[in-house]
Amino acid sequence: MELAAGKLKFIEAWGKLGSEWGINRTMAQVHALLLISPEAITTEDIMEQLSISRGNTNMTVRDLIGWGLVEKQHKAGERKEYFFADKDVWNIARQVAKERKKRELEPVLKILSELSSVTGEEKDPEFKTFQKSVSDINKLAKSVDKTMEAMLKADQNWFLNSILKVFKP
Amino acid sequence: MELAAGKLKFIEAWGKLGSEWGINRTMAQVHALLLISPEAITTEDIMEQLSISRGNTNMTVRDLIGWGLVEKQHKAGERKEYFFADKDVWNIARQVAKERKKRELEPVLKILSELSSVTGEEKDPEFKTFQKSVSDINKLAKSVDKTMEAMLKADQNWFLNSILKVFKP
DNA sequence: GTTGATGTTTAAACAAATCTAAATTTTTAA
DNA sequence: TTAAAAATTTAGATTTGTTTAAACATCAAC
Repeated sequence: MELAAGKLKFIEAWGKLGSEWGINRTMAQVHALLLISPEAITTEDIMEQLSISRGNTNMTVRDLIGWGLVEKQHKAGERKEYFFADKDVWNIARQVAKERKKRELEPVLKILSELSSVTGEEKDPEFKTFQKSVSDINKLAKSVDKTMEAMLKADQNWFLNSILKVFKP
Repeated sequence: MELAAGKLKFIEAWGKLGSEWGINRTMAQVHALLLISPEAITTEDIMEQLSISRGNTNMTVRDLIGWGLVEKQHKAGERKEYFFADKDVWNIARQVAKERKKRELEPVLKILSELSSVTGEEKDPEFKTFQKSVSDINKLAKSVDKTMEAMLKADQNWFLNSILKVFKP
């Protein structure tokens, strides 16, 4: 396959994967484009290459910056803004984990802890099942939270090696 | 908080979490309802409790069965079908991991391997960046794939203990 | 200040995902 | 068989999410 076709395929695949995981398709595509761009590129570049509007590009890029995946660059003597993506996949994974932990996991942990104190008849099967499910999910969620925390602190080799070591003793 | 309010809150939270992770909100809500139901329940029960149509209930429940999270039960002398959710959170996590691996991770791995053989000018920065990004993502994706595979084989205590042990020596 | 280039916001158009209502099929029991 | 109960399918309505176009704001150079 030629480079040009490969790029398109990569952008498409990244967009699809993103949308399957609750990330706006266009945002994932812009990220993909930035991932394979050796130099920082402009809004115009993104608009052209992905055929999307200026407004969409602007909002999407700012979202990506909000996720900590992309940064602005300024070139001396130019008003235009340039955008550049961190290409270290380990940083990317950590950044995404960090944001999802903050945006999704933590709110759920909060609700689960509120739900732990729901009152009811001890004998009521409805109540017992509710309590059990909430408590089990709570425990798992806390484990996940801790694992993510460790991941955020760790460096890649240490983390992956530790994980992989566990699986082939 | 009272049980009734707790149930609603749980269903709502589960639905929200699902939709943030690319799972249809209603499907997550039906799953939540089943998770806190001590006994198998009918289509009618689901329709009533979540105020959704029969058709929607039917499709959603079949999806959940397709994900391996819910099963049909037949009661002697009744035509009606009853539905019951596995309440073991470890099984649930594994089941979801298994399906997402199959539905999303594996197709991506396939595309990445195709993209590994894209041809181009060795000196071209565009080509070099493309190759590097694809290859790095490929490596990470393979690690994730292996980790999931291990998770699918492992039992909960072994897995979680192994993970947690790594993080507090 | 004015102009043109760029960045930002937002109302409305558009697209995609979801849901319903109703038609259809299947099943079971009389 | 037939009837009625339940399950399934699907066309279209509805809702939600996304994108655009255009108005507006900001900035830098003249």
